[in-house]
Amino acid sequence: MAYWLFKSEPSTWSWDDQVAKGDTGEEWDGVRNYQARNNMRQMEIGDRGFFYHSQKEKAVVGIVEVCATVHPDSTTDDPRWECVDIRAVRPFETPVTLGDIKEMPTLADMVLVNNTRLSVQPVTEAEWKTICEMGGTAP
DNA sequence: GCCAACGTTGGC
DNA sequence: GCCAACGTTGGC
Repeated sequence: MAYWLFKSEPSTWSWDDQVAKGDTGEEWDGVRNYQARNNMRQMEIGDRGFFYHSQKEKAVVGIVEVCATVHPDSTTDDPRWECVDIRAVRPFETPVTLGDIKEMPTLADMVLVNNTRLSVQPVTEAEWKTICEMGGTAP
């Protein structure tokens, strides 16, 4: 199983919006970046991901799960763009902020820190465990 | 609100 | 195929 990070502006699509979709989940549409799309192409059912709020909040706020593998993005007719579906699993007890992450030497190589603009990122197992611990939730 | 980083587009 | 111009993202 692989781990990922999904970034969203809360004003566009927030953790609460995601939770409201329940176990059915929702497609992670609107991605118009090849690297992000390529990451989604590699996802499998059951892969876990962090849900990150960008901009004002800048924090990982919960855990999601991939519930549908890659398919065409329904928000465009352009066949280049595809997306997966994800559903909320559980919120973090304590959101883990970007500042918290930057203070951790073991997280210095995270994509989140070094490629701030990539909206769908891979996360290593070590990073996953560390951030879950910081967020007060089981991995 | 500003600016740096980065990706994409389009002219040559 | 290169590169300049432009637009967007996201941290500060």
